[in-house]
Amino acid sequence: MGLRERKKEKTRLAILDAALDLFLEQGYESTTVEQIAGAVEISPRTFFRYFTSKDHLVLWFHDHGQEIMLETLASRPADEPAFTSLMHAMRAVLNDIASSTPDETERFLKLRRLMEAHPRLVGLSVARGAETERRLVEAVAARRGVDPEEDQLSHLIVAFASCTMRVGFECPRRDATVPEITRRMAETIELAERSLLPGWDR
Amino acid sequence: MGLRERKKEKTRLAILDAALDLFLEQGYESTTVEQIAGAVEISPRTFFRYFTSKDHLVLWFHDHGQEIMLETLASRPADEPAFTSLMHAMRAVLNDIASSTPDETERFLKLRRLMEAHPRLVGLSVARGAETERRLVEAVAARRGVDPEEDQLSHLIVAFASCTMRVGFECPRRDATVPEITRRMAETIELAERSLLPGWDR
DNA sequence: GTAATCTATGTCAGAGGATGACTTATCACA
DNA sequence: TGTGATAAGTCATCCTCTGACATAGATTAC
Repeated sequence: MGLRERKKEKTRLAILDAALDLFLEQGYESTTVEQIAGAVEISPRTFFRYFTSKDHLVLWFHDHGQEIMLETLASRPADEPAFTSLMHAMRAVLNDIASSTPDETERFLKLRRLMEAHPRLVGLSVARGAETERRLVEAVAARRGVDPEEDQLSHLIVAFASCTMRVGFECPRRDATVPEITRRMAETIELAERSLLPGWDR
Repeated sequence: MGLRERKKEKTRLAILDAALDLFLEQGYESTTVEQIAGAVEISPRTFFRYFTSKDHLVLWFHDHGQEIMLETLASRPADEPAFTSLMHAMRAVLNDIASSTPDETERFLKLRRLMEAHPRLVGLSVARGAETERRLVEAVAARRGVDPEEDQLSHLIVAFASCTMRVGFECPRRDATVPEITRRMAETIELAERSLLPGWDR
């Protein structure tokens, strides 16, 4: 990685951190891109070269998680039931969080606090989830050897999996720690698996 | 309903119809509020008094469906398993569509075509769904006599139900008719019920 | 029927998000 | 060290959305 690349990554994170702090301090809506840009001493135009929109600041985690899920899914044995594979993919996302640096963890927790304070942002993330689902459906349908357009079960498997993930992330405690969130998530996965008929996702 | 009210409702629908047609003709993004307002001969400012945002045009159906779901849920026997009640609520939405006037049906089908062409709008609707879910969770938790903050199962029941609905609405045929959509939906409901353990939602 | 009131609409000004076109600065590599 | 690539800044502009204020039209009361 050249100097240029490293510098870009540093700027990216600087923008993200400045934005998260400003959002938590004075609210999402009332923070302008101009302020964020000012805080990291770049022009507003440059901000939009790092993040496609103000909303995009909130979606970096989702994008990151999606990548891990797709990778994990591809690495699971093809004959494993699809829902099981998806639950593994989900756990991989958790493991990634658990094994990240303190800086990354802090960002993650700040993002969670932000979303708790601003339900609209949860919606944003969920909306992005719909996009992710389409890709997951394709992967699942391919594994199951069916046409993703026609096979409803593939859609249902992915939909159930992704909403299990969503429910797991909703932690009642205001300032939940990473281990607490992980535990909650594990509970939700277990609950989902106990609710579904064995072999339903074959 | 006074003259004033009726006139307002007429304007509302005129805006909606003009917007849907423009969107389908020339795309969502490339249609401006100014154009829509021009088409129904009102000022852009007035547009925003009828719809809180351009996006809001696309959410009227969701809001309508949500209302029906909440009403139906309230009218179901309290001892019925929650998921079953939610499936009934969903069917009530379908019945409403099936029994609506030709104008309303046309609007619904146009909206579907629009969403097919613009995945972002699907995300929008899904995001609104997250908001709806919160209300449904409260209703379900109340019926089950548990704390909505603590009880994960209530969350999971609602999440599974609402994504069953979403999968059901996704119809592969480009220009599906209402009966086709209804049939598809019924199939999805059946599939979901067959996948879940009897009594999981008690 | 007219006055008083309420409310829907229009006009205007402006903030904030986002993008394109163009220029300037900075880095990378020969 | 010079040259090409690319990151960043500047400027202009579009579009969404909001607040403040004025006006026209409907509703109600007398």
